[in-house]
Amino acid sequence: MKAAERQLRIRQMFESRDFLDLETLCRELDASESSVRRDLDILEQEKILRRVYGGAVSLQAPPSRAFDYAVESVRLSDEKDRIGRLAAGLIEDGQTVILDGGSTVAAVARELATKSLHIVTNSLPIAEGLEALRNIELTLTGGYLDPRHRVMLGPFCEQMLGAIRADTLIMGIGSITEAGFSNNNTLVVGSEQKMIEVAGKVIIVADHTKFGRGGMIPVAPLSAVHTVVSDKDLAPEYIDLLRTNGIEVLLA
Amino acid sequence: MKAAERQLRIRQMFESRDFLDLETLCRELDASESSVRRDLDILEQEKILRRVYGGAVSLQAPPSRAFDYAVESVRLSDEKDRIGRLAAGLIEDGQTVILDGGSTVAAVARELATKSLHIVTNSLPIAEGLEALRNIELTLTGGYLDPRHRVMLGPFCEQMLGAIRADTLIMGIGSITEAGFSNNNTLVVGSEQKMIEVAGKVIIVADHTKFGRGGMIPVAPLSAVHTVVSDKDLAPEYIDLLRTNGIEVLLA
DNA sequence: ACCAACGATGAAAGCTGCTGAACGGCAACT
DNA sequence: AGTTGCCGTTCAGCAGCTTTCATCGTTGGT
Repeated sequence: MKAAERQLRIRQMFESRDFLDLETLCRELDASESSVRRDLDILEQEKILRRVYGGAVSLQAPPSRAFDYAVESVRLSDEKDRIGRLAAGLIEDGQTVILDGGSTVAAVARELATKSLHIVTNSLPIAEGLEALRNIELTLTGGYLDPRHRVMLGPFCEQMLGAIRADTLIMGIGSITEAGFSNNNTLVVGSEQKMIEVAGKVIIVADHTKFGRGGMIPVAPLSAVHTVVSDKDLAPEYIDLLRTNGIEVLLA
Repeated sequence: MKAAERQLRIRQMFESRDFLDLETLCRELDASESSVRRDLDILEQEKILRRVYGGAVSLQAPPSRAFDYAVESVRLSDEKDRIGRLAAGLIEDGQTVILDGGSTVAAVARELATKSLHIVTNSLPIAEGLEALRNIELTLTGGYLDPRHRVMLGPFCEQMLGAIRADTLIMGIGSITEAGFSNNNTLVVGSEQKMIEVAGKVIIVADHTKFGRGGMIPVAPLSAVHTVVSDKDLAPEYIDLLRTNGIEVLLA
């Protein structure tokens, strides 16, 4: 790799991270320590970054440019934030991940910003939050745009989902009972079932208020899901219910 | 391969990458190192790129996509507004209309806001502009999201377009010559051809600067289009060219 | 149709500047 | 104070740059 290309890629890497250590840079760029140091020197002269002991920190605009819409409009609760961070930790670089709509999933998406992923989503807010990131390759499902939830739905969406395979699905849900997962919004159910069908691993994110209350439209039985991420206020009976059904339960 | 063709293809290659090394260019263009160097020299003089050790970096590279989109929409905005208004007048309530990306088409979309329509688009900016309107039913195509132009492209997009029929297509274009319509952005051509295929009536919107200059990738012959909407500065020879090919020409 | 002039092309030569490894010094931590 | 890890410097090796030149195809003129 040539010097100019390395420097461009370093700049790109700083778009999603505000600190990078030398070892990571050497590995990612497949270059020697010396060369990376020289690159960092040059970029420091250009005021792109500041060299610090062990690596460099970004001098550019704060990295929270992406997803500032979420802070403004949705105002994520602490719980959702913590759930998001925990769920994002389950995702590894290089995976293909499906994200459905919903504010809890948006909290996960925000935490995924630093990873290198291929993301498939039917949610416009999530797409808008991730589209500027160079480390994320983004594919939208298409379909009828529900103006209320800003998600794409319907036969076109389902048909497109049927044509892909994903490592992991991260999905929000309206309610969880012993009968399974269900939703109150009729329109999204078809797409969600298709998402479950094409994903290798299914992760449900849901705060504790979603448990016990009855949903209208069944989405999937408990057996369809591999992992549920919720918060510490989840009643033990539900933890037991999920675990006896072979579901991994994580509490943020 | 001729020098001019090589240089055009180099410009094209920089649409999807911001750095290209010499070896890659020689291989892709099937030309000697010397010739590629000479091409790069010329393109550097034209401020298209900057030569650097080991290759060249794009000078068009807009780090902020919002910026160059803004620039493009400000440029010629008067003309585009008028074209938009005129083209929107061709659309009747109740139709299904496909809108492709591009700032001229966005100008049409603004003028469509008062009509009752079913709109299909692969453009995120257009979708964002129309999604809140109750009189517009909006369907997105899906596909890979090109972060630079904020349009959805690729096989998923084309597949979805193949599954629909529309009354009218409104499309922007890179260039118009007697050889037909063409574009400089390779990626969008596939989707645009599919759009033409499934639309009953094809309307091209293009200000006069798009005429005569050579485009790289052919999109469609003149015969594929029914109406062209341009501005009053369009040279008479091009008006004749279009009319003798049976195309309706409207000047805003 | 032929030939000369021109520009474009690709190979070779010599030079420039980048690269990675090695070494010694310095900062942080024990 | 000792150890570990990081930094800056130096230097040989080589990849890439510029220049030059022979060759080829094209153009324009006779």
